[in-house]
Amino acid sequence: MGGSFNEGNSHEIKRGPWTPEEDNLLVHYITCHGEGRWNSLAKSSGLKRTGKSCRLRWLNYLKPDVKRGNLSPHEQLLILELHSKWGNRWSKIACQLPGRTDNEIKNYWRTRVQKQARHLKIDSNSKIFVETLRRFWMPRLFEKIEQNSSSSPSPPPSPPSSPSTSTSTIKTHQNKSFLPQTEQTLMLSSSSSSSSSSQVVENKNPNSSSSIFSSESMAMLSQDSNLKTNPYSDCYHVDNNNFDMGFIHLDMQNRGQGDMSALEFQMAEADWMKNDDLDITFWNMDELHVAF
DNA sequence: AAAGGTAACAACCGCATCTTG
DNA sequence: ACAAGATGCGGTTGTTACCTT
Repeated sequence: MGGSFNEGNSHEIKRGPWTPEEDNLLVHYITCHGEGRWNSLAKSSGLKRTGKSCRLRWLNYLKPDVKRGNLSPHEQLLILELHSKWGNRWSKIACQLPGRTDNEIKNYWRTRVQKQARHLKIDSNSKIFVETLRRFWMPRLFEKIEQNSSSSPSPPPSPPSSPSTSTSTIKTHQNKSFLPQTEQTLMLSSSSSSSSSSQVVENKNPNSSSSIFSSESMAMLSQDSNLKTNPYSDCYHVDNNNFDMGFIHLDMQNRGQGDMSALEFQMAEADWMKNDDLDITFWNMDELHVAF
């Protein structure tokens, strides 16, 4: 089974990138006959491709509802969260992101997320990396979502033009569970858009376990417009006057961390967000020191 | 400007599961 | 119930564009 075609096969199965002509042929065929029966489709359509190749091309690229372009911060946040719950269940995760394919999500994970783990020299499946994501990446994504949703026309008062000259402080709540989230926290009740990043939101349920969100919360998270409060904000405190994604000092000691070792993160000139389109470069590993 | 390195994405492969006759 | 083929999934590799030196 699985994709065995012989070299020198007279059928001359074609591999590699699809040409526009092949795409047109496939789209036209599926438009007329519908998808499915991929092996017979491959033969009937005149494409010199395997059925598997046709299916993959259709599902990952040609299907009309496939969304192209960068993943939004909201989508990135969902991926991080869902992966922490389900692991490498790419297709399951993709089901929660309409228009995104499992392949795309997998690529995102491998090229963006795992990269950070490699740089940290820690296993991307390790607890410590998961916690790192929750403490640093997810809050930043959430903040970005908040910024986007607030749609304020004027730029922030102090642009991060010279990060090295300013200092921001992120402090975790000591003796609290990392993982925040309660449904109340996520119940972004009002329409007030008070998303002050300097505000510290108390964690209502310090014992919440591996997942940040309940299923109800996930449903809410799936609606950008409802995002008013950073559910990760109890992970850290941001001094609004100084926070500029520049110098970041993190003190994570004495956290009562359960099976986690105490961490001390110090990041100077952290390079959290390289640009405004949310192509996040998590942090500059050269400047991140992790001590256990 | 060219070469080398890296990131991002597309596509392939093998295996597991499902479907059908 | 069983076998063969079809489909789906996750891991891996190949290609290309972009960046750095």
